[in-house]
Amino acid sequence: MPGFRKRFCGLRRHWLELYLLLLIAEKPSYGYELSTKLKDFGIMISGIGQMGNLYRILSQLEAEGFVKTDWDTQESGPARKIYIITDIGLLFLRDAMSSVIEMEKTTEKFVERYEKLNKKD
Amino acid sequence: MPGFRKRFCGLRRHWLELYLLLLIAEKPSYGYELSTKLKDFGIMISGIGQMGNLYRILSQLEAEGFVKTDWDTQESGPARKIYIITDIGLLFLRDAMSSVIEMEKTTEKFVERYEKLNKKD
DNA sequence: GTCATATATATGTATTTTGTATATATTATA
DNA sequence: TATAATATATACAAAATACATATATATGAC
Repeated sequence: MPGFRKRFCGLRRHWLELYLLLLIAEKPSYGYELSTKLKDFGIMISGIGQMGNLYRILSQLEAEGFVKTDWDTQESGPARKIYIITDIGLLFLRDAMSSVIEMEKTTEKFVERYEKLNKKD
Repeated sequence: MPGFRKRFCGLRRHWLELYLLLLIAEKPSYGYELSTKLKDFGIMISGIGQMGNLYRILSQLEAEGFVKTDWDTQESGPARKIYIITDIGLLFLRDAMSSVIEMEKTTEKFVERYEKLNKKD
């Protein structure tokens, strides 16, 4: 499996992409809803302009072929741009899992060592 | 406790800062050595220019008063710029721990949900 | 009816961070 | 006397982020 992109040491925007891809893989969804679903992970999209950045990331995921889109005009309210995962998107997500698991370990170690440091004092 | 800076949703550079501060808090150290100690956390500083970026982050930590420095010319080889944690640095680190713990939970949830997703298929 | 709010998507831009490249100097060892 | 390992540092283009704003549809309060 090639590297797709030169990313993933791994962080921020790169994480957000993964969370979005996972949510979309679970069930097709749209920007506004995704921003609320991110709360499940403890990620808050609030603050000025945050939504704008989210939409931009979604657009780029589409441009890269990780998701495709479909307008939903059935529901009441403004039209929704529904994002649907692609095979490439699923592949990318699977490929990225090793980074996520590494991050998990890294973070655990960090907490452990910080606690050990404080015990000494 | 105020926010120190407008960062920390939390990622990349911001993480690296914390790992560096923890390592320095454990024991004063210098750039080159820190780059090797980061491996304990699974973080590799290799590739072109990576060291340069590391030094830049260390300089900024110093500019912000989180660490202070001292040149070590005792050892053989090129002089070493020893970084020592400050009280503000320790405070910043403590303040940041909540973000780290959040990230830990977030990552755990991500792995769980990815595995659940794959069971369905 | 119109005002505020929630829902929904999107673009512009200055600042910050990153990736990549490079410069420089000291010591050990082959 | 090369070469590699040790050690720090700056320059710059590209990418990402924070912050600001524009636009439109529907619902509920008044």
